[in-house]
Amino acid sequence: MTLSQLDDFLNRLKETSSLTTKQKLLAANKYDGLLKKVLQFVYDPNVTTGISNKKLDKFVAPATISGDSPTSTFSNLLDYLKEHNTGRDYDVALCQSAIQQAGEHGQMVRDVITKSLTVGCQAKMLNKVYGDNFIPKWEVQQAYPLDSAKLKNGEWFSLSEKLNGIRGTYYKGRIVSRQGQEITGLDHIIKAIQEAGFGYYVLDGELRRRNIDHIPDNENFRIGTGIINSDGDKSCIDFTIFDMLTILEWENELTNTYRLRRDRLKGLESKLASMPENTPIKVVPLLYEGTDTKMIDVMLDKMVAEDKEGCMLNRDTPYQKKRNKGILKVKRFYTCDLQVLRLEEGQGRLAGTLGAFVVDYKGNELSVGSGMTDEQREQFWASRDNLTGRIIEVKYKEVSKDKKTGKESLQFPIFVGLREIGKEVSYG
DNA sequence: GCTAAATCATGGGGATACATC
DNA sequence: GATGTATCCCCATGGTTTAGC
Repeated sequence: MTLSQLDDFLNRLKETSSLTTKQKLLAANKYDGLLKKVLQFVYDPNVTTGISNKKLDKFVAPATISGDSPTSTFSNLLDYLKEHNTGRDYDVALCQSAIQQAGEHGQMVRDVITKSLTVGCQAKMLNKVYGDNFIPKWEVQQAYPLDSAKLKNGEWFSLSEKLNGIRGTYYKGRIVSRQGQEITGLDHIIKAIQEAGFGYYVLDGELRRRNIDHIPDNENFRIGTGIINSDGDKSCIDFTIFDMLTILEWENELTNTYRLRRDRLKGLESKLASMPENTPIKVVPLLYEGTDTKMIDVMLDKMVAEDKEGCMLNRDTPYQKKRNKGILKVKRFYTCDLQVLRLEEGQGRLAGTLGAFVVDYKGNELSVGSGMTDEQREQFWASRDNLTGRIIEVKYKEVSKDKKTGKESLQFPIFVGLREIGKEVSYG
């Protein structure tokens, strides 16, 4: 495809609402090299450029692209950016030059470079067309909120603590994040798993900072996340395991139901009991198992009282590598009434409507951009001048604190509704 | 024909790494 | 050394299409 044909094709894809039709369009152009390269560039999370929209708007010394330069064509530029991905001014200049040279197709070139192309496709659909390994996908079991599922009468379930950390899955000697990135620097954990004799299993669990100084759970989470994402010493990180599969089960997605896997975890637990006290791996303890749904609230209260995030509820189902209702999360949310400072416009699909409310939280600014319907976003944006100063109800998980400024804010703020005029600010 | 599941796109706080000022 | 951007982790929610009963 030429640049112009590519632009046309991507627009056609975008305008097609049916997912199956999109798939057909892609399949019909499966062997086009440029299209394939562009899709891979945009959708493979392992491709990073260090350049996003803000940087592309930055004024830098212009670069000239000569005929024999490694960035003389769009295709070459993409290859170049995959390697030179730290976002230096010179590379920004190369991109700016390429956008300019693309003329009317400049916007598309820009969307590709910044990986913000939205044509209604994602990795799943692309892999259906190009094969499973086209966009590397790493999938693990994820939970739905409790209220999105109905437990059957008399159904068995179990409850355990919802661990507040970073998801990690031990697989063939490596620990992998939910996004499929290897988390390095955890050799002490890997060594412990292998010494315990469980290195041939897939172990799914949560990485957390060992809370030796007994700081609040959310602070321990914040500090622990920082350590895990850094290049520094991670010996203070523990791994608490909540599920266990054989490699064969993992790869074929054919597992026993939870109760049988739980028995297997007991085997690991008793093995760990014979290991040194400071072993960095643990098995998540069971809080309850049975059929009494009243225990869900009881255990949630207990967890909240103990400054824990909540509970996980396991039903007796096979492990599925996707969000599914065999596992449910039980968390407590709170609400408060906050004053609107201003409204911000949305992006992409939400351009020309409300993107987020900026509200005051104890002298700090906080954005609330989720929970509104599209219709509300339109109405609120149209009457934005009348909304500054009004009070909105905001749902949140908990109060958070910024490490640098020490200012308080809210974790997972969600819009609930507009309060009547005259309503007072209240922090709940 | 209806409901649930799948899929996609928007939005949040807070951390570190890197390049530049 | 300070600052800003990009990218990593944690997410929640709403809108649309498709699959399944």
